[in-house]
Amino acid sequence: MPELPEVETTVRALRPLLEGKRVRRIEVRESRLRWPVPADLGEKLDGVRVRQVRRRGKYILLDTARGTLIVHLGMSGRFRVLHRSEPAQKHEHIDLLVEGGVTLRYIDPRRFGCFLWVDGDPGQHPLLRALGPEPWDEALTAEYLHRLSRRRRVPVKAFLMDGGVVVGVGNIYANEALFAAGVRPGRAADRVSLAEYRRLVVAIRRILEAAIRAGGTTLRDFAAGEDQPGYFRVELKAYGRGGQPCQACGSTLKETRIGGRSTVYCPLCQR
DNA sequence: ATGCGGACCTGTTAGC
DNA sequence: TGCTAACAGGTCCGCA
Repeated sequence: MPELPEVETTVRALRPLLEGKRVRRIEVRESRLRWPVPADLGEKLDGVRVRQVRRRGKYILLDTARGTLIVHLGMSGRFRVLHRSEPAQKHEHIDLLVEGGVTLRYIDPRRFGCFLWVDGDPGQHPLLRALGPEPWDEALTAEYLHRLSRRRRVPVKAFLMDGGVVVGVGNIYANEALFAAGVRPGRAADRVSLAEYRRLVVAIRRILEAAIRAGGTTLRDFAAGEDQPGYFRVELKAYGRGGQPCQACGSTLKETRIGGRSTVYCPLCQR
């Protein structure tokens, strides 16, 4: 479910509920996530004050004086906000009870997400250490992508989805950015020109920003405790439109598979 | 070093 | 209608 815009929206929703507040308790009903939820997480979290909620790539970080809680939503993870006690349903694996009475309930049917703890600098955690720049980091430039892609023959789509190159570009938005930039997803990364990478950087930022803006409108529902809407209401021009006409030129969009992921492109607009 | 395919899970949908 | 297979938005890991 979550690409970067949904993670960002989640972080923005969690921020006012958590920052400056103490965690009263954590209840783990199912510890078998992608990695086991540490058995001593309660000792780390109970009574500690959350200093800051932030995002690094698609990881959600809760900084405290004792260390940092690292949360990933995986493919199907999300939070619900409870204002009163409520019996946990299927897949509602973890509750974070916050001072003041709010409970953040973590739901993850596929259990690809994670709840991990790191003492000290979270940036040195193995999951975070090798991550590339954020999409809006000034370090993400066409020159950077062009330099990094030399001698890399992976499809440019796989290159853009590599978290060590740039974080936050998931399958949907990789498809969309390549469409917007007019670059065919299957081309080797090292055959993509500087000018094309320039268009890709612009497209990635523009598309992610639009999706976050669209997600922002759902913040109200989220904070009210409703289930977070499954998908952002941005108009997707490529992803999920295989076989349909290209909105720019009318050609039939092609659907293929790159790195095992569903890939859609326009054979005319994307070269 | 790079690149590929498998792995982790369950729910939903397409196809027979 | 019911069964089965394929597929789904992430990303780590092991192996060639």
